[in-house]
Amino acid sequence: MVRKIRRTNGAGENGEIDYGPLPDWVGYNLRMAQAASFQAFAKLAEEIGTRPGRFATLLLIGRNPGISQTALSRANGRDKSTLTPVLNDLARRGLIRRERTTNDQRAYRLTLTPAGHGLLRQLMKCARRHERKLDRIIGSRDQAAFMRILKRIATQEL
Amino acid sequence: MVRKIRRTNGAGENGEIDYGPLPDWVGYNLRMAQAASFQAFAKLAEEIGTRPGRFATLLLIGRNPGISQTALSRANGRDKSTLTPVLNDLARRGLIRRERTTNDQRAYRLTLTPAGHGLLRQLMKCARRHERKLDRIIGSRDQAAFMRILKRIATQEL
DNA sequence: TATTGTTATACTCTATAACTATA
DNA sequence: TATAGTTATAGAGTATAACAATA
Repeated sequence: MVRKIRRTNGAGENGEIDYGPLPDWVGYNLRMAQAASFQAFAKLAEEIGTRPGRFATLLLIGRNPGISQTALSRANGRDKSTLTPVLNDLARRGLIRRERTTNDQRAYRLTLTPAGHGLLRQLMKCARRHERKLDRIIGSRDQAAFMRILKRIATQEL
Repeated sequence: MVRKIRRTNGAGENGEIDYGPLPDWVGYNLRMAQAASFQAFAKLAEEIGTRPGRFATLLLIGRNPGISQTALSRANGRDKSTLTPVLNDLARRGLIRRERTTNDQRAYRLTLTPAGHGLLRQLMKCARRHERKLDRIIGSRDQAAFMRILKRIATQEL
């Protein structure tokens, strides 16, 4: 029996890469889907001069006016030290206000300026546009079940 | 009518944070679910002295022995320059071999050493354990549909 | 000229620890 | 002592551009 001899030295020179079991794994596909969704939203955010990371910060301040930096950092699950440069940037760009609280001179009350509310409104529009795209891909029939599973994965003890 | 006056200066001091529409958005829950899944897998990988990022690299080399660095970087969607320090580390730890190809003296043939195969086997065990946990959360009834949606989101034009 | 891999460099996101000023 | 916020620093992970060796 004659066998074809490979003339090449390595695999994957023409795109015939073997991905093994990766495409069958939930974890892998979850990662790929999240990356695609995030990138698409980042592109929308970039069109209005922002980044996805700023969105959560502005939204949380907008929804919780007077929130402190420590509470805000807990709310989006990051260390308080990571917030300092972000808030400096947002304040420099006139999007948020930082006032000392009267009853605790160590803490700040964070609020949105009118410009901050404006940018947040634009970001909300982006988010809704993005959601509509996702909804179309998922399909209204499976939407609720899909969301429920995502929430379970996010909260369950893994 | 008497109203209770807030004695505090800001919101969110006792955990009553308003997350607004975030919990209703697919994009947000996708992000949270991915983060939880990734962290859980990272913890398993750490137990055997590795990181999730190394897994894809080892798997792709194991499945495609002789692959070049350029082909490998394309296969996991990163620039070739990001691969250099990773491969240096894997080679230093005796997990991969880099040999010059005979027909192109610029390129390397990447292969796993026995130790590399060993670590990959352990990582595969971690991955399967992780998948079982995810499968249990998702439920066998919805598994296929969930996966199909993830794949659509990952590949669709967003 | 084009390609393989390396280097230099930089930027984002994140964390820990030490610090200050208040409490 | 404890807490709110800042600073210094570090480490992943990523990218671009320029480069040497080879094609």
